[in-house]
Amino acid sequence: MLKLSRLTDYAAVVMAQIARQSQASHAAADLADAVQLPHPTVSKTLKMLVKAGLLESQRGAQGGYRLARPASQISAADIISAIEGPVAMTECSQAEGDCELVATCGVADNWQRVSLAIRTLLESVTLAHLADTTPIKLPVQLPIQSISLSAATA
Amino acid sequence: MLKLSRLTDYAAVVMAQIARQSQASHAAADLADAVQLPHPTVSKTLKMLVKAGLLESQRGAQGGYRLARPASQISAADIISAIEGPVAMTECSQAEGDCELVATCGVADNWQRVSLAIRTLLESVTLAHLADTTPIKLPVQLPIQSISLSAATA
DNA sequence: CAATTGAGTACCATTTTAGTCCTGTATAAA
DNA sequence: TTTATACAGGACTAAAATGGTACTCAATTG
Repeated sequence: MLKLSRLTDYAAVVMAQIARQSQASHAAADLADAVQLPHPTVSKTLKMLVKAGLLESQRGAQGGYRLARPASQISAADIISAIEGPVAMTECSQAEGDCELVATCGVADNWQRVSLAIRTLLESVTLAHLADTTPIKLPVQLPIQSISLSAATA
Repeated sequence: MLKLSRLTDYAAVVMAQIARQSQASHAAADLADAVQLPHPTVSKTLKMLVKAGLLESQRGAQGGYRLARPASQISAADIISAIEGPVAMTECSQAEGDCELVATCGVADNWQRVSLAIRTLLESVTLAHLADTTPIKLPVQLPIQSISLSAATA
């Protein structure tokens, strides 16, 4: 399925919610109500987003969460890695690739290229994009041309 | 992590192995030995690939598995969906999107676009690409320009 | 018919994921 | 300074997905 975890999904929804009123401070409970998701889980998600540096939190009365930087400077990749860790399709596409099968694998190299392409794609999608509920369909030129794959049969 | 499951990983490796000698018939046991992975699991993977129509199998002595069509006509997306089901980043990016939160979500539309872009990318990567162990670095023009995202802040 | 090899199914163990709860701490307002 | 608000952090549990195993059946070849 190559699917995002549910928490990541929540994170995106919540981030978008905050982004739509980026001046205000949002309490965890309010956000959970707004997006109709379980309070404790939303709370957990928010903490992860703070730890990743995407949100800033303020304690106490009138406290809450707000974006650490403009929505246009937060990428989908940022949100995903805040919750799930680095975006990598395979074990070995990570930095600390400790896959013992590299020898017999023979696919690692190319998976890494694919992985990189996806990461690039996700980095080019910003929270501002995601938060926009009425998407104007304008083509966005994505910097995918930069990836290279072997041209075995081309 | 947005990671492939281990089985999917196996599938890719095994498919690549078969693709490198696409004339021959490959017994499950031989393949498992070649790629150094647990026999029963490789076997399971192979069955899934057959069911998805990517491999053909022949029973009996001298039987085994072979590609159902040329490696250049099998995409990474094919392999992934054979094991994990349709490539979709979120519940709602699937056909039968039965997410009850569409109303409060407000992100669904744009995730679907991202999802589509990734699917397109994975469809453009063929088994022939993956199987090539000595990748010639040639830029591949991917048809990503076709996706559109909202241009909120552009 | 016997040997080989895939097909199908059921099952179990492990890991991951999601969700809950509790206690602590910072802040603001009264 | 007191009190209510709201985040921080961690421990814990339940549920689900994943990976791996075992066993029996079916087909093909010689």
